[in-house]
Amino acid sequence: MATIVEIAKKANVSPMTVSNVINKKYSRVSKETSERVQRAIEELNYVPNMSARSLVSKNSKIVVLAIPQTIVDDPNKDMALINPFYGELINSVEFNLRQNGYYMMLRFISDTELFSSMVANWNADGVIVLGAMDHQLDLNFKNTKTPLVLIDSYVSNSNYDSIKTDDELGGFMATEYLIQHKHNRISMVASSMSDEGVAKARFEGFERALSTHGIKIDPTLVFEGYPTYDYGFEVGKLLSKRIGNVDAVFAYSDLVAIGLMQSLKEEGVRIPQDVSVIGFDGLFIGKISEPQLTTIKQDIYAKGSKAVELLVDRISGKTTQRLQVVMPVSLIERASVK
Amino acid sequence: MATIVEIAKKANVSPMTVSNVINKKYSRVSKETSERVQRAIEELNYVPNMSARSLVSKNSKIVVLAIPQTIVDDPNKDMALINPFYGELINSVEFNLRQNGYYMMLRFISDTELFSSMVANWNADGVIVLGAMDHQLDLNFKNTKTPLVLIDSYVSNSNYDSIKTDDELGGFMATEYLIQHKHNRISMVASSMSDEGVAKARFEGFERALSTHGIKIDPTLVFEGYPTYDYGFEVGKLLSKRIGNVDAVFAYSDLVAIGLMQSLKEEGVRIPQDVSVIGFDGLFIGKISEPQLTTIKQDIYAKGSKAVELLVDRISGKTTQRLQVVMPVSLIERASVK
DNA sequence: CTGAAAGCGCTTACAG
DNA sequence: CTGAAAGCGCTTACAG
Repeated sequence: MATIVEIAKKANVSPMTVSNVINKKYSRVSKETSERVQRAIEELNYVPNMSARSLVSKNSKIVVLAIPQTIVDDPNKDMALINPFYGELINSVEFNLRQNGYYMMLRFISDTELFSSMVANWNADGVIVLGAMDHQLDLNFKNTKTPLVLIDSYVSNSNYDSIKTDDELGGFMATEYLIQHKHNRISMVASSMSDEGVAKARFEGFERALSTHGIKIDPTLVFEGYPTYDYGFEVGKLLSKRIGNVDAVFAYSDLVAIGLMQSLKEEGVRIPQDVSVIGFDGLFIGKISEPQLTTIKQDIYAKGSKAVELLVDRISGKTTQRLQVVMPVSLIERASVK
Repeated sequence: MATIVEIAKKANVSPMTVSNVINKKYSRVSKETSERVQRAIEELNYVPNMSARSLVSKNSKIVVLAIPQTIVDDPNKDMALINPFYGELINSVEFNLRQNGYYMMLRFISDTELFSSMVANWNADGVIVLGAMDHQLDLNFKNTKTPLVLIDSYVSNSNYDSIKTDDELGGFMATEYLIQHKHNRISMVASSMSDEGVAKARFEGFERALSTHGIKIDPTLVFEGYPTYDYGFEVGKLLSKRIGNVDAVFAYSDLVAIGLMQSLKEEGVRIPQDVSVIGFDGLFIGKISEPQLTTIKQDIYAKGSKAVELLVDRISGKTTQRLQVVMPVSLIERASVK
C-alpha cells in the first residue's frame, strides 16, 4: 500500500502538498504540481488510509445503522430481515448514505451490547437507530454529541432528530375502514405494548376509532405478542375458533397479517367472507397473498432517505434545532376486507 | 473521550500497561495492577479508538459485505433487498460476524466503484462478495492479499475461497421433477446468462434434464432477463398467450416464480391445472403465494454462516489452501406443480 | 511484572 | 504556492 510519503517522494513535493491535492484544496497547490501529484497517485495506486485520517480528523465517513434486537439474538429463531420492511429500509439508507459519501455499518444490537461503544469505537460520524425503546438507549448514549437520528423510535427524553410514521392515524384509518364496512367485532393483533412504541401508537388509533364510533373494545379480541409471521399464524389458530364472534382483524403489520391469513385459511376460514383482515406497511408481500391484502401504506424508501437527509444536515451543522418528521400514511384497498 | 493515557494517569501506570490490560495480556500484568486499571477504565468510561488501533496493527475488525449491483443503481427502480434472499443472507452474515467479534460494513457496489478501494480504505480484515461476475472483480482486487470469500460467484481465475449452491443439480432436479409429472413442453425463465453465473448453471441443469429424457429444448420457451418479480410478471403475460403449447415453467428464483404466477393468474391461467410452476430458493414467500410454490430449497442461513467460517479461518491463517464449498439442495413439494 | 521510545499514515496550525 | 513539525491514540519491539 502506497502512502502519502511515497507519493510525495515520487512527485517531488512534501507530504502536505499531497494531502492538499487529495483533499481537493486546489487553491493551495499550483496546477502543475497538482497534476504531477495526481499522476503519482494513479501510478502507485494510492488509496487513502481511513484509519489515519479518522484518527486525526475525528471523523470517519462511517454511519452506523443500529437495529436493536427486540426479541432473541438467534437468527435461526428470528431473522429480523425476514421482514421485508427491514430490507427496504436498509436498502434505502445504504443507497442514500452512499450518495452522500458515507459508508454504512449495519449492526443488530443485542441487549448486552452498548450502543455507545459501537459509536465511540469507530468515531462514527453519525448513527441511525431503528425502532429503539426507551430503555435501550443507554444513559451513556444519551450524552453523546454524535449526530443521531431515530427512526420509529418512541423515546421520551429525546434530544435527537426523529422520523416516524403517523402510526396512530394509521391505526385509526385501518379501524375506521373496517367499521365503515359494517364490522364492529374487531380484533387487533399487536406486538408488545409494554413500552411506548409503534405497536402502542397503532393500538391507540384502533381505540380512538372504536370509541369515536361508540363501539366498546373487547379485551379478549386484543392480542399482544410479537411482530412476526409466526405470531400472526398463532393468533389465527385462536381466532379460527371464534368465527361468528369476530368480524374483522386489524393486524399490526403486513407480516403479521399474512401469517394470520395463512393460518385462518388452513382452518377453512374464508377471507374476507368469514372475516376481514387489514394490515399495515404496504409491503409487496401483501400483493402476493391470497386474497391480496388491504393495508395502510407507508413510504419506506422515503423514510430511509429522509433519515439520511436529517443526519447529513446534522453532521454538517446545517440544522441546529431538533427536527421531528412524521410521515403520512394512506390506505390501499385490495381484497381482504369485505 | 478518555484515552489510554488518561487511564494510565488515573491508575498510576504506563500507557503500555493499560494496553496490555485492554488486550487481555494478563501474563504481563499483576493482578492488582490489572484490577486498578479495570476500575479506571470503567470510571472514565473508556472505549478503545479503533482508528488508532487499526492504524498501527493493520487490522480493523471490519468485514465488508459487498454486493455488486447487477442492474441499476436506483433503489426506487430496483431495490435489491426486496428479494428476501438477500435479507436472509445478510442477517446470517451479520450475526455470525458479530459472534466472531467483527463489524459488518454493507455496501452495494456500483459499476463505477472499485471493490479494492473499499477494502484498502478501511484496512478491512476481510471481504465477502455476493454474486460477482468475472468482470466485476477488478484487476487491482485480484492481487489483494486481503482474505476474500466469494458467495454465488462464478469467477474463473479464482484464488479465493468460495461457497455456492449446487445450482446445476438444482436446475436438473427441478426440471426432472416437472418431467416426471408428465410435462415436456417446459419453459425456463432466467436472468442474464451472458456471463458464467448462477442463472447459467441452473440453465445447464435444465438442459441436462431435458436431454437426459430425450426432450428437445424449445428456444422460444427460454427467457433471459432479470432476477426480479417484475421480470417474472412480464414473462407471465407472454406465456399466458401460449397456454396449450407450454405445460410447465422452471423459474430461476422464487421471486421470479411468484411474479410469473401473479401475472398468469391475472390472465386467468390456472396454476397448476393449466401450467405448472417450480421455483428456486425456498424462501418463505413461496409459502404465502397461491398456490404455494413447489421449489428447490437451499439453506441460506447455512450459506452465510459457512461464508463467515471460511473467512474467519482464512483471517486467522488456519486454512491455507483454497476451499470451495458447494451447498446441497433439496426439493420442496407444495402445490404449484400438478 | 513494568516502562520509555518509536512509529503507524494522515491532517492541522504555523511559517515563509 | 510550498514545507517542517507536531500530534491524533494506539501497539510493538526492546530493556530492565
